[in-house]
Amino acid sequence: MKRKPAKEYTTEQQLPKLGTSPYLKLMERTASSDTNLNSAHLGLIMLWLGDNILDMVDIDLAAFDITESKLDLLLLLSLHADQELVTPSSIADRLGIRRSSVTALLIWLEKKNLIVREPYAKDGRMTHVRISAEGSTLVNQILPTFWSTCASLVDELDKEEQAVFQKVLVKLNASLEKRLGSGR
Amino acid sequence: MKRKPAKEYTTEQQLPKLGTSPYLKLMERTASSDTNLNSAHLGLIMLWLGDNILDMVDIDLAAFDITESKLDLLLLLSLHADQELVTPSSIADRLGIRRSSVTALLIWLEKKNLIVREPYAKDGRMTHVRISAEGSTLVNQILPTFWSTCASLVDELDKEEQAVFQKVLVKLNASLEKRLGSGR
DNA sequence: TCAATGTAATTAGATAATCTAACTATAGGA
DNA sequence: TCCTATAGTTAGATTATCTAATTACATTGA
Repeated sequence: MKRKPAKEYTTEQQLPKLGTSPYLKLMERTASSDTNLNSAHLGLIMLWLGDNILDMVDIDLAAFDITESKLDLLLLLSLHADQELVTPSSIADRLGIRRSSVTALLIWLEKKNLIVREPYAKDGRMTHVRISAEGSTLVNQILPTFWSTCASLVDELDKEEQAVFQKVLVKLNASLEKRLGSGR
Repeated sequence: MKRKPAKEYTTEQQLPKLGTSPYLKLMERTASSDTNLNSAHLGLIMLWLGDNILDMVDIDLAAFDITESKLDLLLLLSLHADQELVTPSSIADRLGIRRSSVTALLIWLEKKNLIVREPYAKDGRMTHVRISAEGSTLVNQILPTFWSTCASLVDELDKEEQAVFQKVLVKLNASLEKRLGSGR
């Protein structure tokens, strides 16, 4: 869960909003000489934007009493519902987190009856994880809002901007996934 | 801290990588009719990209034993070092988190001698917070790497792409900050 | 002037998402 | 059959949040 600090008595005394420029000045002073300042500026804004997008989505999902990580996992299960075997290990591998972290997520989701864990007959060490009917229902309730929030992020771009933007985003994301060794 | 799961015995059995298309199919099936699918697609990739960027930066900062939130706060203090009064309240206000959360960050930073808390003479309820010499030193050690990581995020774009991208990013970020009521 | 109320900061206690290390149970090979 | 690898969980920790309660100081108005 995150943000939405509501009230808590508004402070009189406030810090002035500095905007971007002091960050850029600081950058000029402190960046190594082989760093391209324009690129760094761009990267910085992307970082900020990423933060804001995450916040946005979190706020949105909070209404459904679920977090992005958990929705992520439910979607993963949803898209692999046809697989004979989906284990906590393979989930961990895919999400780039530890098995124990997956266990924690699964416990939470199971408690809410959103997933089911079944022993795997062919190998007694393994567990098959699948999304439950209730889980699917929840996902189907969430998704329309989720997509519309996604769309709203880029609403104000015109067709042409969107086209260029899309090309660039896909490129950047692919290269980052490669660097991080992650990916869907 | 985050990622870098290192080893933990590579799993034999893996989930197939599905790529983007099943997400798009799911979107087509589940988006409300007034959601623009192209926009939603774009937004979704931005969300993923934002996640990846965060991870990237986290990994980077881990080497300095600090997190993004804490660096953020140190930078804020750095840029307001000339202010007579910087209180936990005003910091909370600016970062969009609760005062108690700021207290927690400050305790950690103070323990490491990166900041100093001084009672404010003109109003006994308030505390002035400033970055310490040690804090400044750390920031100066971190920033070159930080900027270079930022730059590396968009390295593979050519000049023209960067130009368009920059315009779009600034626009989107501004509108999101407005919607969220945040901002630097 | 002093009691009531407002504000600043902290503390207490909770939740979420992660980690490492240790443990249990099963599988499979020498 | 015993040893070791693997799957999953548990135990215990950290980070970043939150809300509610507490403490201490400030202000104000009868």
